[in-house]
Amino acid sequence: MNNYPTAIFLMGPTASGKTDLAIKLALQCDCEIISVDSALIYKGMDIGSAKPSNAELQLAPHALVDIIDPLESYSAGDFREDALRLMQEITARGHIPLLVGGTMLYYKALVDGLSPLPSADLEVRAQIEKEALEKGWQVLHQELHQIDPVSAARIHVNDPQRLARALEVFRLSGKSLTELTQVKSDPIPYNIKQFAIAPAEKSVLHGRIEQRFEIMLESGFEQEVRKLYLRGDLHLDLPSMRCVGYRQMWEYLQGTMDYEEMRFRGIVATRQLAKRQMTWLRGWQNVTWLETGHADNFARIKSAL
RNA sequence: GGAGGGGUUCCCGAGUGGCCAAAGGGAGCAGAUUGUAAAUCUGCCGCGAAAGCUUCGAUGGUUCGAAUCCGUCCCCCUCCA
Repeated sequence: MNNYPTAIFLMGPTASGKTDLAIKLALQCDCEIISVDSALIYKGMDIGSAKPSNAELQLAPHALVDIIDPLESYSAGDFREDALRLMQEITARGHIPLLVGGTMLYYKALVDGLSPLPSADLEVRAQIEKEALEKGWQVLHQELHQIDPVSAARIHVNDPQRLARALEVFRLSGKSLTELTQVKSDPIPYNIKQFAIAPAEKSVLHGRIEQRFEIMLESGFEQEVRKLYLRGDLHLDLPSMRCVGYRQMWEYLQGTMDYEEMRFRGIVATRQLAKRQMTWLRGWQNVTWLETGHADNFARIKSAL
């Protein structure tokens, strides 16, 4: 045990019922919610991201929701900084931070910290992209092998995102990713109680995902994305427009696929997201599992406070 | 009734005598994950631990050898009537 203040994590795959439980906790305990979700950060992306309703947000405020425009981007590093600051503020008020969401990298960054790496640099990225186009990623992978054989061995040639990042880090700092990641940050100064929620049966989660996507479609999801589409300054390379559902709806609006295919692909992409979230969670340390829909979930979290 | 086209592993779809358990894609399953992470990527993917076994609408042939050639039958589509 330690003397750190308590913080609650409520993790789980998409459509597992995190939000409902969190709101109940916020209303009945001295908890304040911090969203841990890379899609809820965007303004104007409400239906497709399954953002809590305005009424819910009014009732139980969520920090880190609606904080940036879809044209902007956010990062795990930004999250860590924001979350630590907010947690500090909450505990100063005598309340308990309740972190809720499904973006597992954000939790990891928060708990384990991030090494002091340079942040993303659009110019360097553009340059690397350009070189990739000219020479091919294969050549860039070889370049990485020269400067950082350890990372090159770990990063697959077909993984442009990580490959570009490793090169970017080197070009910005003059040091390899391997060297820089030797430096770890301090452990999180909280006594964290981690919960994960999901249905016991995968088929149940899949059913919930499909049903929720249908409801989104009935609730004006197409209009929501059309509005973003018509702005004219957004595009599919933006992290915001790559969000599950938004990407598929965008492609439908572009005429790349028909309505039925958009529906199918949207549901599939959501299932695949849930799967990746479950992969994180399976290997997660110190988690208490809750089952979606169980009556005692609330009591179990409350007893940890 | 006549003339064509087609039925391939969960789906789409290549494959026209051996190199085919059968390209490729999708789905699915497992995994990775340090400033894009609702992202990006990897592996597996008929059954079997393996030897091997069972597949390409059905059935009967031809052949050393058939998803591929021939006969018959069933089903689907287009066209003529």
